[in-house]
Amino acid sequence: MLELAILGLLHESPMHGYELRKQLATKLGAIRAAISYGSLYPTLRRLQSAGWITDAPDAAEATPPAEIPPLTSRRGRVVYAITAEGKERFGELLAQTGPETFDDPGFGIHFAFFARTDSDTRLRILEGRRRRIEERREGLRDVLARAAERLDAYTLELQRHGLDACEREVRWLEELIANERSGRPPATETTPRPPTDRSGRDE
Amino acid sequence: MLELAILGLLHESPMHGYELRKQLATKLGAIRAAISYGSLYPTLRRLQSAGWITDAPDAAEATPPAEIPPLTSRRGRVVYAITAEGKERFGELLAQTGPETFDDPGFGIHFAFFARTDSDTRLRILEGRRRRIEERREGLRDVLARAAERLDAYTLELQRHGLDACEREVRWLEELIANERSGRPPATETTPRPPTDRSGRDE
DNA sequence: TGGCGATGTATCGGTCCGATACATCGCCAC
DNA sequence: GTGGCGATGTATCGGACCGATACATCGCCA
Repeated sequence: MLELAILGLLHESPMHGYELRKQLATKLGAIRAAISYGSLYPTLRRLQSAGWITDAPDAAEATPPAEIPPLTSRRGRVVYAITAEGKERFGELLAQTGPETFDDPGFGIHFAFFARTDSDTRLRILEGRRRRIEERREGLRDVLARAAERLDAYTLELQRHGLDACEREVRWLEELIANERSGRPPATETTPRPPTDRSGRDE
Repeated sequence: MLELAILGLLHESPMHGYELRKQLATKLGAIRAAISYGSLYPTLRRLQSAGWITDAPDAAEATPPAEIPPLTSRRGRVVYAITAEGKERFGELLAQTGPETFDDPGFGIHFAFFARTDSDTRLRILEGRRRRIEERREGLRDVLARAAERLDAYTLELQRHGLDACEREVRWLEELIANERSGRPPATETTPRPPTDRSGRDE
């Protein structure tokens, strides 16, 4: 999942780790708090050794005045950039509709990159997610209807709140699906900018 | 977190692993799908070696007809039961208000055992959670107000949905907190059974 | 009798997190 | 002018939890 998110952000522009984390935090703020460095750096290394991204010292460090020796073993920033293979890989991941696409973090991350996803895949993911949430909803309804007397008031309250959240999300997904089928982009009351060409196509 | 959940369930009655997982699924259905065996069994072993629970073969297997030798190396069910030390440990965990208590799984699990938590701790946890969610809410509002033009329509939609969920949860928490302060148990329109004594007190 | 779904225990590799460490940079108060 | 402090920046380590997988038993029904 992190892999998809990182490739997606680097697809827009090269970045170093810290910046990547900040961008991730604003882009995925609704999903997860902030990605941990304990996940970020190992993943970056993995992507790098797989050839999806390149790992290069910052340009500012690449052209030093040469006179000045590294006084304190300066560890410059490392700027990561996506490669052509990385863009291909990103495309694959985007199109993927595995079961993990529907669990919470997976769905959120995919959704965050819907602008780069084709319409069919968007629809498949939205419907898969809806199905998932509906199953969860039914499970909660069952518990509330059948096992209510065996649970304490707080546990029941938790179930009710969860059920409410499920119902709300299903409604949200319904809207999105209907919107998607009608071919319109999602309702954006802020800055209804015209569809700006096809920038961002692979290669 | 799993530790708390397991001790909490075993506090009610002894159980074997499979049953534990099912109970967990209904009790925590609103929080997480179902606990994985890859987490459950290692945790059980950890709790066992720490002395919080005992690990004994099922009674049904303990009195076999003796004539019948184990034809196929029968691996009987293992019934786990909480120990006195385990109940103490459970009490400690319940009272704990660390930062992990406020992230999503942590909060949910604590909440699920609120019936065994004292009123002060309940209030502290609810208020901590509210603060957390309020911060998240402010973050999302900031992004929507300040960085909206840099994000695509889908990402914005995700933020909006997240913001909505935050606002809703804050309202829910407000209600629970108000309820808690007034000394009343949570509103239970189903089976308003009278408060049944103090069963479940430590020892 | 043969298969199939539920019950049941268990491991393995992998992803991600939280805590921690360490270094630089710019700025402001003293 | 200097000393601290918060933001920037890279990195590792142990641990929690998950998903896939394997294997065995049991009851039931075709």
